[in-house]
Amino acid sequence: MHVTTLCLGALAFGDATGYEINKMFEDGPFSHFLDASYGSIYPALTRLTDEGLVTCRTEQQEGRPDKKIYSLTEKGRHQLGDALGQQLAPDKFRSEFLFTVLFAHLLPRDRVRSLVDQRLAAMKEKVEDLSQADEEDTPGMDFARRYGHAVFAASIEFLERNRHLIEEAAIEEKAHA
Amino acid sequence: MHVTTLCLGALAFGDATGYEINKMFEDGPFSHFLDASYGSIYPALTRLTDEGLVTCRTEQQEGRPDKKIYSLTEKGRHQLGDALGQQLAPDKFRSEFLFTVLFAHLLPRDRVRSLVDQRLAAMKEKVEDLSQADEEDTPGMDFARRYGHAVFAASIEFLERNRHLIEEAAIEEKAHA
DNA sequence: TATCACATGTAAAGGGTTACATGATTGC
DNA sequence: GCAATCATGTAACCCTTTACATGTGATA
Repeated sequence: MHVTTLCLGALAFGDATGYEINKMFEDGPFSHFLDASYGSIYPALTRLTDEGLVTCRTEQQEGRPDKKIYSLTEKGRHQLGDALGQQLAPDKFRSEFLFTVLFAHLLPRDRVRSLVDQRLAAMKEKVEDLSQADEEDTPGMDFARRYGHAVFAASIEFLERNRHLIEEAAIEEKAHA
Repeated sequence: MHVTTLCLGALAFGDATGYEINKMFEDGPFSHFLDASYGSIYPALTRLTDEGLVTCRTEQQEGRPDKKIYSLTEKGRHQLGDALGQQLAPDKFRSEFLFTVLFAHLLPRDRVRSLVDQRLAAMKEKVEDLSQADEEDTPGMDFARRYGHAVFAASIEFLERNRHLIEEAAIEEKAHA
């Protein structure tokens, strides 16, 4: 799935500017399982406009660039429906943490411990984040939020129970030099 | 982290050919949280050789291309250690399934159901995969395997318990024409 | 007989991230 | 005063994926 499709999806929740769509990826409903940034969003919006999948109206502002508010067209809505009906790509997951952990037996114990601590802290923050339900969420958003919560919670539990496995395997000495 | 670093890591488990390294990403210990293919692995190996981080010896074979077996040098081992000591990038996760699920309220119920079924089947296969311990695994590999198992198991449990949330939200009619 | 596993490699094309370019207003 | 928020957009760079190019031996 292309960024353009993701933007179509973003606009299915209501009209928005490129700036606002970017926030959906940074903080909003997409933030835990999708990625996109200005460099891909703005060009995507231009392309979508050219293809008649969205329309754009400009709102003038003082002291800052005019706001360009995008809306889905019928054609755009249809196209999104099509994309959601296609075969979906499997989840992709990339973890430098797990890669590093494979070499626990070659790393100083302090390093391994701090890696786990950092990760636990980050995950607890995410669980916290995903705890707040929002009245305005669609059923799907609510589901995705709970899903994330469940997975991160399981992840935290696993780490706390099993961190000793890699910490014990690590080598007991200070970092090289 | 660059593919070159990943190859260094692969070779830390023992000498290997590009073909074998590729398998580590496809089926092996890296398959669940990293990605790389021939198009990036072979060039990476060439670059590593040029930089003196690995050495290469050629083994002649009949009827197929000569085998090029790569080994880590001291310098390479050191470089890997350095990379593992740096700040790690946070996990990246991309899921078209979750994106699609956000629009459950706009999709036909059959579609949502089949999406969940497919996902459950795929995850059960993964859990199966991650159930077999291997004597030869490093402690880190064992840990990563169990980690994956725990997360996928939690994921399956969540889906089974909560699929009704999105299935009920979906619309009761056949796909658009 | 056909497909899979073995085995290496290149090149074009496609796509995203990062950095750059600009600038006012609001809150700490 | 300084950082963050609001707001849009471009371009170079980096990297990966995909397809191409070749060919044997074993297995089903």
